[in-house]
Amino acid sequence: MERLRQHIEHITSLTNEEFEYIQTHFTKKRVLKNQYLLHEGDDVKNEFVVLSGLYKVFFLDEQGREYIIQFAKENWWMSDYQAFFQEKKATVFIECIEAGEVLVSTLETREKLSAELHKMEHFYRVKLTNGYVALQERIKLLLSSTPQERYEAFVKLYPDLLQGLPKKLIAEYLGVSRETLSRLYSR
Amino acid sequence: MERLRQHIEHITSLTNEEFEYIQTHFTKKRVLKNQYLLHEGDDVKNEFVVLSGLYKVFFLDEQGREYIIQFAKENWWMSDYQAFFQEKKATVFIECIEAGEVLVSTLETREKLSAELHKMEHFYRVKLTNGYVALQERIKLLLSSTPQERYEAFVKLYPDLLQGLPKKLIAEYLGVSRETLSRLYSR
DNA sequence: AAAAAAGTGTGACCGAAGTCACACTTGTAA
DNA sequence: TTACAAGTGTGACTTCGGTCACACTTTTTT
Repeated sequence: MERLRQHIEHITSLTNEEFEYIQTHFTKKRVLKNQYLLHEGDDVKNEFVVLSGLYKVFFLDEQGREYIIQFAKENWWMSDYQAFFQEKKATVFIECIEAGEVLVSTLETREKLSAELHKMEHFYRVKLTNGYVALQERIKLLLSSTPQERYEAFVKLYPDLLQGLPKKLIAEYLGVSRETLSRLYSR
Repeated sequence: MERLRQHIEHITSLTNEEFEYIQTHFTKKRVLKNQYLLHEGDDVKNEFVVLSGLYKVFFLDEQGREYIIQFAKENWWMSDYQAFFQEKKATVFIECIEAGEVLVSTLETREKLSAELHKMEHFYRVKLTNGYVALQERIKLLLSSTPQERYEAFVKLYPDLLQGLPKKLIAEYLGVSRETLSRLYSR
């Protein structure tokens, strides 16, 4: 939980009392490799804050091809946000790649903490601002760049994700076939 | 200005005093066809709220090819948000497609109103939440769909943007060549 | 330790979409 | 009203990246 506090205080400082209160809205959960935190078709009751481990948020097209929306490591938040906010059924999966722990929260928590504590509304706004900018950057890349450039941008942005991560998953994140990706650095 | 009030009150209700105060932070500006509101390389001092007219936010790659990040019509907000929030130089252009009016605001305004009025921080958070979900949806489309599917999704999502909008611009938004797009509905 | 599964590189082939070129239409401005 | 620019459809050709197939390596499981 101390990690959550640091994470929030990176954006806005909290009193002990405030954090005590906030804390009660999150519960810790251990997650094993290959475990699913969310499955297509589920009601999306939760969002997760990664404490440790590595996770992928992905979806399948009609032919069963897999596309990765997001990798998540320490301090990243994840859910099927479309379904989470609009209270629809999940269209994506969240699966654990490397075992670790997450904090579990709900939409009610997000809205309640935001309403009760101006500081928390601020925290969520800043998080969303950063997320919005990151997504827009990804759109720019997807629109305009070659597989080569996408890979280079990925390496630059997430150098720490590279080791241990199968190239196949990187390819699925970049929207490129595994073979094409392989040929990028072998010639 | 009444339109701004309705727009904000769609998310959170305001007293007259509150809106009076908020209002002083926005200035109205008339925009002519083909006029640029933002140019690559500019300092990004402003964000804009569309009152009327139609605008495109786009960027150019090294070869001068154009890619559209977003169209904006009534009640849409636009800026080079990456540069706006991080106070960098613009990497995108904003150009008017159909003359109209916009409200002009600044980063200081956004932060100040958010800090002073919990309601406004809430308003911005909800706007960002919706924007985040929309961008994620676009990423899913760009990753997994054919030109055909992209076009169909666009028509479904923005039927009102279709009339009067040159197909070339739609192609640039979808990340498809003008010719390919043309062939989609002519056979 | 053996066997099964997952990860990776690489060749051959194919096809969807990009590029280039041009004709025709529509809209805008002189 | 004429002329110029912008928008649009379509053919011919090319190419980049996807798909399929297979060998080899590394990791995991039993």
